[in-house]
Parts: sequence; structure tokens; C-alpha cells
Amino acid sequence: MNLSELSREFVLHFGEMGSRWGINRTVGQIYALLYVAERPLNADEIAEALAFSRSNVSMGLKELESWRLVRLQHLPNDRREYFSAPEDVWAIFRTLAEERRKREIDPTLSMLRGAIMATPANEADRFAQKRMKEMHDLIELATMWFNDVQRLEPETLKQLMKLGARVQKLLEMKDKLKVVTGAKAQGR
Amino acid sequence: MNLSELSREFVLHFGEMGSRWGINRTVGQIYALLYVAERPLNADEIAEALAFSRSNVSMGLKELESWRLVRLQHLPNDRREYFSAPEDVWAIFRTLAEERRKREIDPTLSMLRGAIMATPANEADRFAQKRMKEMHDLIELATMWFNDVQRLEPETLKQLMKLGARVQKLLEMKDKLKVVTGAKAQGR
DNA sequence: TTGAATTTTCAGGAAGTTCTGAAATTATAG
DNA sequence: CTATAATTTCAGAACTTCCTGAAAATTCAA
Repeated sequence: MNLSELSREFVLHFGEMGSRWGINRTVGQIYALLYVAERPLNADEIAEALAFSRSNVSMGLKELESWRLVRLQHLPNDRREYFSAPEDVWAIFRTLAEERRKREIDPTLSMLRGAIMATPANEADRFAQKRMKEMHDLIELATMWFNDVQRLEPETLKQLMKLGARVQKLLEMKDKLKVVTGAKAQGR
Repeated sequence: MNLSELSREFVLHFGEMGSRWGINRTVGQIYALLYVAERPLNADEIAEALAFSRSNVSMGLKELESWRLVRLQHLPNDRREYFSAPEDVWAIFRTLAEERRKREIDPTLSMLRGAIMATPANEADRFAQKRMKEMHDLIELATMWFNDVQRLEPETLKQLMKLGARVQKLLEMKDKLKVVTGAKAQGR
């Protein structure tokens, strides 16, 4: 298991990027390696390819499993565990987004909710609450939207993205239609 | 400058969250403090409120300036520099997204482009390139879309988000319309 | 069972980062 | 200019995170 120039560059880059995010270098590299690997790899192969200690790889894989970013499987007549990255790139991004939501966004939202509900002690508190409410509403809207939209078919999503800013025209069209047909509730 | 219970909780939470992202605890707290402050604060006030050394605050503010997340201003008859967080929450998120794109996404895209263009040395390389291309295309589509959509009015964006998954209906409607009116180019 | 293969845990050293106080630099009022 | 206020820089101490090798635990074939 020795890496080609091409894959090595990819793996190293992901290591650096990983450490910019919460994920550490080792974990980033392991993930990148699995992503470009043609077949599932076992821990020894990973350790050799990346020149990490066996135990480091074990911990990295644990981390990736907790992020649900790797699949564990067994090959016939081989006791070792083999790991691979899910094939569908859209699914990978969805998982990543979902996990981050659970770990970072949800706790933030609940902290904000608590703070907004609390009785303000003075004018400064009232102002702070106003600011927190603005942030809360934006985050909530964005996550609900994300939640909603990530369940669409990748093809639909692609279509929407390709539309880009022209989605505005579509929205305007929709509103006009509502006016013409005399629908009562606008927006939601 | 002493913090109310309410603001302190917010500030501490942001400190922790900050360290989950690349941003460190100090920087997260400084930002949170400015975000809920009614008026611009100077470095000494920040240092006192958060019980950080003056120099630590100085470095934190530098970092925030490099992310374009704080505004620097001067008050009449006061030599000190006063800092504040932009008021528009949507603008804040846009800035954050833009900066991350510049620092993390763009370099990744160019690395991927380079790797995809390179001549593959063997079958494994060819496979790796296929995977990299999938990732490249998804990231590129998503960033182009983001770029496009972030220029829309916050109101339009809100409307789109509230629509959520029902956007699918709108897309279908659009396609039917195209068929009916006999438009030639579909999608883009 | 036993024992070899495999994986996990963990103490502690290595590496990296954060934070401080002191000194240097910069800005400006007089 | 000079003196003082304000800010920045920086070496190193304090703290955190990462990584390893050794030992423990688990798994499974025989």
C-alpha cells in the first residue's frame, strides 16, 4: 500500500484542511485515503500508507465512525475490519451537515432560546436579547430549510442550484399566480 | 464593563463553539461580546469584561479584522479604537461564508483541478481522479450557487427558505411551463 | 478451552497553541 | 519636538492536543 503522487497530494491537503475544521490532521488524512481508495482498506494498510502508528489509526477510525463518515465491513476469510467511504458524494455532504447540526447548531439554538426567554435585568439585557433573537431566527430558518431541502433528490437539488439567482424570477412568478388565482395566504 | 448573567452565558458558549471551528476561544468570546454590546467597545473594556490580558485582546481583534467580522471606529475626543460587530445578521453570515470560501474552498478546488488534470500513472490513479472529479463538481456547484444566491435581498432569501422542500413543486411547474410554451433549452 | 490474530486503551512524551507581561512601536495632544 | 497614551510585538510559560508503544482486551479458528 504505497500512495501515488496524485493521491498523496490529495491526502495531505485534506489533512491540512481537516485541522482548520475541528477534525485533526490524522483523521482528515485517513478519510481522504479511504475516499480515493478503490477498495476497502484495513487499519494496517492505512497505518502503512500514511506512516501513522497503528493505534493512531484506530483512534482516527473511531472518530470517523462517530461522524458516520466511514462504513465498516468484513471480507470473506479475513478477520480484519475493512473501512470505506460511502460512494455517493451528496450523501457524504448530507451526513457531514447533519452531524455538525447535531453537535454545534442544536446546542447553540437551545442556548439562544433559553437566553431569549429569560427575564432581562436591565436595558443592556433587553438589547442583548434582541440581538440573540435575530441570530436565533436566522439560524433556525437556515437549518429548517437545510433539513427540508436535503431530503430532495440530488437531481432536483442540482436543478435548483443551477438555477442560482434566477430562482427570484420563479418566486415572483409564483406570487403573481397567487394574486391571479386569488389565494388568501401569502408566503407560507 | 461587567457582564450580566445573560450575556456571560452567550459569550462563554461562543467561546466553546469558536474552538470547535478554527477560531479560538478568546476570539469567539470577543466576537460574542461585541455582538451583544449596545455600543462599540475599546480594547481595555473588552479585556476587563472577559478577564483577558490586554495583548491577548489585541491579537484577537486582529484576527477578527482579518475575517472582516468587526468594524473599527473612533469616537470624538477619544484616541482609543472602538470595535463593533456589523448589525445585519445576514451580512455577518455572508461575510463568514465568503471568507471561508476564500481560505478553504478555493484552495481545495484548485488542488482538485490540478489533480484531475494530471496524467494518471495507473488504474488506481484513474479511479482516484474519478472520485476527485465528483467532489470537485459538487463543491463547485455548491459554491457557485452560494455566490449567486447570497446576492439576493434577504427578503427574497427568506421567502425561498420558507418555501423549503416545496420548491420542488415550483421547479416542476417551471418545467411544465417550458414544455407548454415550447422553449428549447431546458435547465441552464 | 487455548492461543494467535486483531483491535482498543492508556500513560506519558512530543508537538502545537494560547496567553501573558514586558518592551518596542506608533500616534497624537500640547 | 516631547511626553504620554494607546497599540503591537514577542519570548517564553502554561495549557491542550496529538501521537506512540506497550499492555490489555476482544475475537475467533482449531
